[in-house]
Amino acid sequence: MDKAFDPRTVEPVWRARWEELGIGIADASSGRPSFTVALPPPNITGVLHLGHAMGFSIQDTLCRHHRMLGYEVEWCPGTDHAAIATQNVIERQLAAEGTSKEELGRPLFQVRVDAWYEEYGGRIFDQMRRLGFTCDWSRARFTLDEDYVRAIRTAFKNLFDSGLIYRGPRIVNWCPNNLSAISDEEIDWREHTDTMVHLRYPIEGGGEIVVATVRPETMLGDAAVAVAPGDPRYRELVGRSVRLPLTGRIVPIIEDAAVQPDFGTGALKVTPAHDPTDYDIGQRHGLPMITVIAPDGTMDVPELPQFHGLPTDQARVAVTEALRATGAVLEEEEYVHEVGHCDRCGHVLEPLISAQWWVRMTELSGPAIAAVESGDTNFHPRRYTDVYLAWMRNIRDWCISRQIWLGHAIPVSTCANDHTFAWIEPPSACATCGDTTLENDPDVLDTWFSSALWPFAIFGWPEETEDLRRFYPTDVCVTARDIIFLWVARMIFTGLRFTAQVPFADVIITSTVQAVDGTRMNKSKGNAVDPLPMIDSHGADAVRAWAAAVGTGGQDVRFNEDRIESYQRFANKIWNATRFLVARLDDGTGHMTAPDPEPAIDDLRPEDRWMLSQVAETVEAVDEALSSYRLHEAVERLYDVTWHSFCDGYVEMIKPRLRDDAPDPSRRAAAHTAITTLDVLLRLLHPFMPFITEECAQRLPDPAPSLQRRDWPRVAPGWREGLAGPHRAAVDELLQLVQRVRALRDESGVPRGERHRLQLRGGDPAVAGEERIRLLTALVPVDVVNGALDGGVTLVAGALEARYHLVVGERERARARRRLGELEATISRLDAQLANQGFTGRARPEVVDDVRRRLDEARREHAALRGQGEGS
RNA sequence: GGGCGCAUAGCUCAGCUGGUACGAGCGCUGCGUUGACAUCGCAGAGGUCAUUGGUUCGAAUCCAAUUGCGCCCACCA
Repeated sequence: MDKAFDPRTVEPVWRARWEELGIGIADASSGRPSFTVALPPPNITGVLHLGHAMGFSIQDTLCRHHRMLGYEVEWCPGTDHAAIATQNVIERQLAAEGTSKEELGRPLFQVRVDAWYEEYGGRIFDQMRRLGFTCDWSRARFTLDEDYVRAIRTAFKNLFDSGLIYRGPRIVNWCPNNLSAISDEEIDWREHTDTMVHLRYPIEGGGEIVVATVRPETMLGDAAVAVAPGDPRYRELVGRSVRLPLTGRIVPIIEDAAVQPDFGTGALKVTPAHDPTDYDIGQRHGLPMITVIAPDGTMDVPELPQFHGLPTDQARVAVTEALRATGAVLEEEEYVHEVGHCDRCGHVLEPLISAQWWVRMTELSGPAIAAVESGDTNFHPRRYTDVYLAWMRNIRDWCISRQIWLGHAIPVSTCANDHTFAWIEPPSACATCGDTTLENDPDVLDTWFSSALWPFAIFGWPEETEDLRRFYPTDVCVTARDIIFLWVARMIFTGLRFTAQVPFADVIITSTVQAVDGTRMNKSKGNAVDPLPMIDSHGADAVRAWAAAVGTGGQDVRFNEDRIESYQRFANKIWNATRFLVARLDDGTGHMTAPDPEPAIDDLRPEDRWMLSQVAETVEAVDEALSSYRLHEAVERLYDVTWHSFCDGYVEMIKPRLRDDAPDPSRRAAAHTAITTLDVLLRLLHPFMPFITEECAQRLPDPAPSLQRRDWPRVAPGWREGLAGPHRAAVDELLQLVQRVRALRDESGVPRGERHRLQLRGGDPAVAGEERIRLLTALVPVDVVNGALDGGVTLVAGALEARYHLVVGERERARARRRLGELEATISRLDAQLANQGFTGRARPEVVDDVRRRLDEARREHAALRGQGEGS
């Protein structure tokens, strides 16, 4: 074994081994209980980013853990066609080549898309393998797969036939760049500083009313001026009309509750065709919808040629200028507000009226609310329950049609007799009248419509497949906060609708990783961290352990490479502890030899029991943490016990016992305990750090082909207590004394290896006599003597008192005085606490006892040290 | 405008249902190349747990307010 753990040589070996063993490939026919995770499908042409690395690592950890628990684990991977995102990429390429999709036409465009998927498709899967993920690659799905498409059409048809999908003109979020509608959830709101223009609208028959707007160009489409009902400033004007500048159109002054009297001038210009609020007002008052902006974001006002065809931002300037010329501009002021952008291309959205397909949400949201309220599905951290519920309760109809080229065609046709129907297999004739001149709907579906079906569509739904029966519903959904609405919520209502079951029992929302500077990671800002170089330099295990340590706390984290590095060092520590044990227990084959015969319980020494009881405690703590998805707790605990208790503590204590010339029963007990401890720790760590643990476990006696084939450690009832007995506290006390001795030596500048006499008194009787001396001298160079010692320094650790024969100087005396001061403070504090009737009367008895014990200890130490701060 | 979250050691973060006035990693100081590991060991310095009130025998932990960050939602043009 090399001196340092080298992930680069070890990782490929184990990736290959897992693949050979078929770890990850689920057997639907096994008798085991199932544990299922549906991987949130990344964009098929995507690259692994840090968020993926974290979320996927957590999933793999859960899956590996469940395999060891005896579950048939199905972690189904897949990819998403990401329609708008992919189309944008290809369109940019085409633009760079001086062409466009329109020039190519649909068939050639499709060729480009296929080539793109071909070239980059699945690239992310290869990157995922680097982290050792045990997905069921045999079941990998893609949202454009034939079966998947059938699932989508089936779902669509079901909703369509039930009247839950309808088509209708409404005001929508329109992206003039993609020339498509998008849903409310795909809006990226950004702060803009614009000019708020106050416009004077002349009233027919005299007077004027002033309205305020940041989008003066839309005034060309004004259909009314609205004021708040009962607004005293305007009461007289309601019912009268204004003559709009520039267009000369006569529009009414109306009252509507949507108007905020204290905003702006309290009078609102109403442009029903280009503003959602105004649209609602227009609906309520039967106003005409006057469209003045075309889908491409240019002005559509042929009767006003000076503005016609101008992009809206230019039109804004031109219209304002023209209004100024007519004297209609009263005032202009700077105004900061939020403007909607397309979350895929960043273009400013134009609300406009368009016929789109919608999912009626009222019937679907009810069960989705009930399922979460009742706890059928639980969010972790818990607070996201409220976020979800608030959204679901206020949900509006979902716009699912897109006017882009890439994606699933809306499975709807209309015949010459105007029969519109949805289908699963492309029809050749109208289902109602048999007419064969069918017109297919030109739109495609929102990508999220297909993602919404993911947890059951991957298993073959709507077919009653074996996989579907076996693996659905899934157990846990691990994902990022920003897709709770886009994805998680929609899976819940589609799952309930189509399978009558929640698609998963638990939702784990992982932490968001911020850039080093605390801002959002952003590729274009250049502060994004690429996980692949992290894997290269620190190893996959380190990245995974980091993900577990920071991903499930519920708190966002700043990226901190030191943290990853600390787990790299941890891997190295595990490696070297293993290496040491192999060196001492080698059977000549590079493996540890199990002691033969196995030691009897009575052969176990205090430190063996001390260690084993901590192992038992750790198993319980890790189980507890994992059962509630607190992976960070589990990994921190394992780090601590492995490094500090096992390596720094136990291994140091047993070094003398492992020497070749050490007495046999003792040596066997130490070997047995060390091997057992390492074995359990490796198994507990395996889900988090699979590579290093596999590699080290191979050095144990009789290794399994993979830790994935081993059982998860279990603690028999009473094992911990029975094994530890009173030894645990006694060894801790001794260790505390060791620390005191070392500190004193260090502070007094005692040369390394210089031995002094030491006399012991009192102490926990569980470890006494020769046993105590043996342990003590294994850790610190002292000669334990029986007779009383003159001079020297008194050291106290719990009930244990030691006189350490060291010539004391002023430094040690000062140190003793400091310690005495501390003790006095402690004593008076604890005294006061015990004198307090409120405390002794109400606190739990064990808490009171504990205070008594501490007070007692402090008094004893004080008594032992008294006099030491004086003299020379 | 509403809601949520966070403010703990120089830095990045733990700290469960209130009970040894709080831990880790990095950084810092001193010592150390004894056959696991210098990607290490040993010892140490460093925190009035943002502020102010309240509840309680007892508060980093519960409640309220304040300040400062961050995020989400929202049709105030």
